[in-house]
Amino acid sequence: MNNREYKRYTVTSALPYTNGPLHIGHLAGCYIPSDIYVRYLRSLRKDVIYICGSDEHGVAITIKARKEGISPQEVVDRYHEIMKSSFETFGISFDHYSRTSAAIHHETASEFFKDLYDKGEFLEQNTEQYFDEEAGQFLADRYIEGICPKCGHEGAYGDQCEKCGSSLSPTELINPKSKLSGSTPVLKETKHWFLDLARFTEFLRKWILVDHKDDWKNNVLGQCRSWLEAGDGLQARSMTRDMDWGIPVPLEGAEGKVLYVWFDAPIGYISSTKEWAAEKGVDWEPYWKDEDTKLVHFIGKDNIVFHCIVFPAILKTHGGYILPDNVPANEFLNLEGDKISTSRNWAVWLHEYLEEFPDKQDVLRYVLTANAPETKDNDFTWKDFQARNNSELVAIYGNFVNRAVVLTHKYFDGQVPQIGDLSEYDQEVLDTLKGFPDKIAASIERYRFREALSFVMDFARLGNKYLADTEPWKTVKDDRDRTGTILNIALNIVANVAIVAEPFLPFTSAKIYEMFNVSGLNWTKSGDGSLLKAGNTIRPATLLFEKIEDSEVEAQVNKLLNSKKLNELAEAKANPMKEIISFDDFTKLDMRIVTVLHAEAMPKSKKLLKLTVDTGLGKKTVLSGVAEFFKPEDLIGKQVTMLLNLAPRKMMGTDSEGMILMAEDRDGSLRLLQPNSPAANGSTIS
RNA sequence: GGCGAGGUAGCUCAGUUGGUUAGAGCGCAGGAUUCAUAACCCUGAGGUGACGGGUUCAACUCCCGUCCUCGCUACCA
Repeated sequence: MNNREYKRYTVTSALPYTNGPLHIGHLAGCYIPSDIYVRYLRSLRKDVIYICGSDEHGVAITIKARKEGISPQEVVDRYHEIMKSSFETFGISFDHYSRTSAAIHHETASEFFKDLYDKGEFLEQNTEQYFDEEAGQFLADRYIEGICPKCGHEGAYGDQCEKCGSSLSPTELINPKSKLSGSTPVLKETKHWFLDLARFTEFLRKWILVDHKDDWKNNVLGQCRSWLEAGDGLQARSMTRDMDWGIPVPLEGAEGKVLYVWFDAPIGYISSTKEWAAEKGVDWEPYWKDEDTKLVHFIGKDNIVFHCIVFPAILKTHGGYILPDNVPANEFLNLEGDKISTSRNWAVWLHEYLEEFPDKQDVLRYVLTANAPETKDNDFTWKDFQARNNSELVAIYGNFVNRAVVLTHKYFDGQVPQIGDLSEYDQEVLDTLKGFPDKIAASIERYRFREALSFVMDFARLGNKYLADTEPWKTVKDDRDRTGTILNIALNIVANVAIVAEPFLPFTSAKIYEMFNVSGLNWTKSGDGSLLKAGNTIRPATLLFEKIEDSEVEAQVNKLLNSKKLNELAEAKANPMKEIISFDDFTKLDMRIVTVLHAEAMPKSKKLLKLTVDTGLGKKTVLSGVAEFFKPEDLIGKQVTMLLNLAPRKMMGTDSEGMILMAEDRDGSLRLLQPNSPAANGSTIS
């Protein structure tokens, strides 16, 4: 499957979610690798389209909108613009960047849904659910409260009564109330459509685990295997949601329902292609339906299941569509040792980088590729950024190009000198030159961009070594022709390096072509030691890369440390006060001092400890989620505070008969609340 | 706890089906050189391959167990 010749390529990059700007994690995860791949294919003169767009649906957008008091549309409009323009400035060369709120996408996604529906591929599950007419939405079970039909307890939830521990369904509750508005919800029938993924298990298993076991990445195969070979198999997934933001379910009686964001998002690749084709006046279908097309999805590891399981199942069911040939997913990038986080502002934001490091797109592209999280999570540090710039881009690549150009101007007035008789060594170097493009291409085609880039640098090293070994600055004293031959070869090495480096460092290659006064160089011409003709005039050398000073990266690190401080300040604010309660409410709480008699870890649980306490009224069993902070022996014999009259709750098969009170610090760590001197068990707290 | 991915030189990472002295870049040390952004070029020092067992003539590579990191997932009344 790998060695096939394809007529055309459809390359997609994960649709970025429009709830924040882009950061280096996004770039390293899928945008830079896909851009490299596409630029390489274009340079080979392949028919390739590179498709992306903003993912604008889903609950997170509506939550963000509510928080900021604006409409979901305003949220997505804002980030769509920021993302689109920073992609452009950064040189991510999409052929088309659309958005899932576009009309064509609504149409396409609806058509897919209809098609699957008409084929009877969905499992329809029809249930009566409570609907809050004031809030205008269906209520999840836990948003409904009422009287337990079994024990008469008043505060039972829609899924469970905490008093008697029995499992309930919301319709069993007596006198139900919505926790959203307090109004009485009405029963309404709601229907959802499920994709029965289990039916695809065999097909997916063969397609992924057998047919692609040698060409898909380990992390991707592993993830798929865990889904396909899980004990309980693939579960049916609902492809619809009760919500008002998204693509309306295109069926009668489905008002107030939208398509599940993961149903519509991957279809966005197709609608974006359609939009592109319409603008270009070409046919979109071959790019998605022709067996001669190679489809590749670049994503981050969090998207594996949707691109390898759900979307292929949808495409397969619809029929007529090709499936991805590969889904190269990268792992995650960390920043200065910490997880990148949009909400904590722990990120290098692309739009800020572009302003603070103008004209240095290639430096970031280089660093993020050289240190790409291809096989495991990696760490981005500003120190590494500086080191790679200074000792690799400047010292190796930039310096080599500069030497060749400066020497040509010094000795030959900026004209490409004539090539004369070749020494054995010249021939050897030209042979090596010839081999580089294929070697680099092989790595790119296996999605090993980090390796490919290191070969590019080796190529530049070859140039430096060639100059060091042939010493044109010495030969010029008595053998001008020899010097000319050397420089001709050196300049041709530069031209070839520029070609193979272009997918990775496009801005730099453009500068070199400009310096050389050439155009039309591409991968199909690479490996040729005579790209530059004698007599051509080249322009004076300009620096391709500049040193980055300590002060610049220190400033960036300080900026990060600052946002860390701001975060801590924000977190330092204590939580706001809850609503006022009556004294009566307070007296309902029966809090006591108790002694922990016994403690043990709950089997199969990371967080729960099972405690036996002496309450003064007898022994009780309490499950407490403190295992991450306390060992059983830390608690045995200690006096602690306990909420005694909390309704029992079953967890992991065991009843918990109360709650141990803890103080939770800002970092989430827990503290015991203890009497300052021993007190009798069962002492009340008020 | 379950599942997945990792744990290889000071740092960042390669090592394709088990086979001679485990590699690269950076950093470091020494040398050479001066065309070049004090850069390049050469040489060198750095590894109990997380740990413990096992299979094998032979294991970083296969098997079992333990520990650690990351992701998904269940449990935090």
